[in-house]
Amino acid sequence: MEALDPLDYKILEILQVNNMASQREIGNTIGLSAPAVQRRIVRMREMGVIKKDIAVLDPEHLGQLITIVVQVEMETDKVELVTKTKRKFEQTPQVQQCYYVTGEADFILIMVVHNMKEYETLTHELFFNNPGIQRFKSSICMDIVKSGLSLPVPKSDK
Amino acid sequence: MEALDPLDYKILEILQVNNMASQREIGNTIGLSAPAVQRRIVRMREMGVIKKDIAVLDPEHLGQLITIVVQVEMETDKVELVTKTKRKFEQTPQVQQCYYVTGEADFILIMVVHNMKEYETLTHELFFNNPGIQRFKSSICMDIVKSGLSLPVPKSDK
DNA sequence: TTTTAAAATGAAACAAACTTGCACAAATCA
DNA sequence: TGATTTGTGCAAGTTTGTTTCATTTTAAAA
Repeated sequence: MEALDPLDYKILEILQVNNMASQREIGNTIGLSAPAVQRRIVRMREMGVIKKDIAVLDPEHLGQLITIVVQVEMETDKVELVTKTKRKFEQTPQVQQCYYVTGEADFILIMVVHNMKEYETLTHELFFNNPGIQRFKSSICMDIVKSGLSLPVPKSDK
Repeated sequence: MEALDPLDYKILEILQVNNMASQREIGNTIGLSAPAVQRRIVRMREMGVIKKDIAVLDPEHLGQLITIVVQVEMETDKVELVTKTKRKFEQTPQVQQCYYVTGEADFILIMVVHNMKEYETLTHELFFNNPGIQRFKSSICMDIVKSGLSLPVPKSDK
């Protein structure tokens, strides 16, 4: 399947900020007809460039949610244990994001819970019950300064 | 303005995963007509419960992107300096997310760059040039195990 | 350079989704 | 009980998304 061209990148830049923009609207912006825009979007969805389309909710409106950043250290000796741990994190709804990283910690987790009791229960389920995990450090989030999943799209300046 | 009811929560649960679901489709799922669904969605947008609607892109398809988790320590003495720093982080496109947290580090940043040269330049701009910042630790991401912005929506089981 | 085939485009027709107006039903409150 | 507010479904109207098809562009081959 083909690569992306500058027009595709322009479309991605728009959709990444607002995927409710109409095809005609996008077309006018980048100088293309609505059907042309639509075909490119369909193709990028099939390719997997566009993974999903979601509504972003405001935590403030969903009760008192607590965001916690967790640094997890584990014995990275056993590959299988790491894989299994990844899967466990993936499947846990309260784990919003999970990064496998270099450095002191092996995992960085962004977790969202309703209260500390829920978090305590989760730490048992995720960390204490996992023999591979040596240590974890929790940082309570006081302010979500910036939130998003925007990626830098290659320059589309011809 | 009114609070949210179980039907609203059900709508949010759906849109949070796929905001391209049609009103009719949502209506069938939760037992409501399309217009009813539409009015609820409009209201939740106005309320700010739904902050934005975005397409999520796959980093794999956008060149070799590098994700870095950064822990930043700063003198939190001066409130004004913290505020200014927050604003700086917000405005930097490569900063995908920024959390102001308790614990050793004061900020946790999720950054995405095209290469290490770009990152190095950014560290100067963001950290070395900021007199309030004492230390920062970078962890290179080897695997994005889980990515998303989903929030736990209050149980809608009557 | 010319020729040819593949790919992408725009206009128009079409289908589907969203939006609005309106009458009705349920819940709230006096 | 009666009045008001709120929310609903239906139907009509409007805007979007989708498909078709002839044409243009692109790129490769001759």
